[in-house]
Amino acid sequence: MATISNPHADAAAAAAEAGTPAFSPLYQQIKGLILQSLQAGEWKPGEAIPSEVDLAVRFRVSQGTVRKAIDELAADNLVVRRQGKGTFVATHAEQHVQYRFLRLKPDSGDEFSEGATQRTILDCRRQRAPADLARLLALRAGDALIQVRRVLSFDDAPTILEDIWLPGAAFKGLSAERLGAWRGPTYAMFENEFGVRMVRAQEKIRAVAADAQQAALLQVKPGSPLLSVERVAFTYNDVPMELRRAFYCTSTHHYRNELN
Amino acid sequence: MATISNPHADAAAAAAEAGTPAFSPLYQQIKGLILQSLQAGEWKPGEAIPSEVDLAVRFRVSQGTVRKAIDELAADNLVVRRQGKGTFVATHAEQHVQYRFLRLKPDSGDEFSEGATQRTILDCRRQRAPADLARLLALRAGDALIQVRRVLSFDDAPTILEDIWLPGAAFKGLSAERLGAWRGPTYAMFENEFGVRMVRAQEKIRAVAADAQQAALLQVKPGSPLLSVERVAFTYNDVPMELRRAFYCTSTHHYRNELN
DNA sequence: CAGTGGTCTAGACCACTGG
DNA sequence: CAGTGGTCTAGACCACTGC
Repeated sequence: MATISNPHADAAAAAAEAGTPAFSPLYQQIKGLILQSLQAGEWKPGEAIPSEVDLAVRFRVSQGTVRKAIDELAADNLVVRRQGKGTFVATHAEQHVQYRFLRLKPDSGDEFSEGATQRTILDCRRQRAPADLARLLALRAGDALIQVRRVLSFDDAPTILEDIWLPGAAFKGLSAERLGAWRGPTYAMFENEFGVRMVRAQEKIRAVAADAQQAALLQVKPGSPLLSVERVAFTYNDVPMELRRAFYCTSTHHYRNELN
Repeated sequence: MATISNPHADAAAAAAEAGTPAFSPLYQQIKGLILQSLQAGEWKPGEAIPSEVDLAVRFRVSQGTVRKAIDELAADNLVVRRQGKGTFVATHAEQHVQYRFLRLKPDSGDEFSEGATQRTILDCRRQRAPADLARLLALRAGDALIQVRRVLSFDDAPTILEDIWLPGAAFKGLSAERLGAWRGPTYAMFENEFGVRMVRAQEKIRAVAADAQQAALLQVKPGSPLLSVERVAFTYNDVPMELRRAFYCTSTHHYRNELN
């Protein structure tokens, strides 16, 4: 347990005063402590965390300070506030935005037609990480990797072809069967079955020409333009835990982005 | 001047009490009032807005309430806080992120080499809005439009070909000469010369094959895959003020996106 | 009705900037 | 040094949820 040092020592908080290195506001320290509990799995995705008053008592600070800490966690999408009910650990399941990281939308109609989306797993194999994948996943070359290849279809039209690489250590026991059996977002399965929660992601997008294999799987002509999307997804502490290389067919869909 | 109604009428704020329609927190009302002043140009981009205490006095509320209002404006990137100095109206100029809405990055090195970016204006003409463009810009078909076509080159390699459409009414007097003479971000020029500040934007992205003309201008083979980026940029109040249709060459650059 | 998050206030003090 | 935004507290009251 870290020592909380109140930078403005009015009524002097908590325990012994250690050397305060730079200057970190109290609410940032509280945020860090709550974050540690989230990582440690003290509260599971979907569960409520303690109320603001409880946390204020636990950390020996005012409710306002806890509030500001939680505000930031909510802004980072790590936690969801619900008035009158409590504050809950964010989850990829039961989120009315079914696919939080998927920016592909149909050209007409803002939403996907319910249930008309279908996943076909083509492959699921174990392998040793080549240098480039190892680097992106912060592993060493040769470490165990799991690769999954699948096609996503919307209204029976194959639209996305993607390869997913996961660190073997954290995803022991993942198989095509278990993946195929799961209903709902893949990231929700990672939470439930492997205790891995994806918190943010980074994508690199380019336009490429379909090679023969990609063309066949997506039922387009070889050489057709495809959107290449490389995504690295991170858990807590900016630890990369997944790499996806996907090819989106954008004849009837588009990638939508909001700029602020 | 709108009437401020304090939903929790402790010491009862300001003027006469009107019919409060739904329920809007005080700080939201304050935010709205500040927003109005921003729109009205009461403070210009880059200038400081009044201090928190001043605004608190002006609106007859506590500093904390003004603070929360400004916090949201800062979160929306409408305003920038600088400790010890003040709060400033956001601007596309003097923003260390030179191109706030441009997500294209070189594959190696996170930043563009300074000054190695070059703009070539190919065309600048007046026209009447066809139906599709009119709809996107919330105009009527036949309204005056200005179209600009240009190529952006990085390190002497033509990389972006884009068409820009602007409502003729708001951009009277825009010409290829004035555009060419301007140093710095185009959006900064819109602020300075036309008083139009772009606040947010929405992009639709797809992969397409280069046609003959695009290929020639970007010095690639016809049929090469290009990233098609359609952007609608908005001023205050979600009023669309610019449409761009751009084609990015992604052989040495990529579109980077952060997902939260 | 009790418990949760949400709003608002008033006041004290800190960190940073500039003259 | 005065003025700005930033932190922290304590307390009152409101809006929403569910028992």
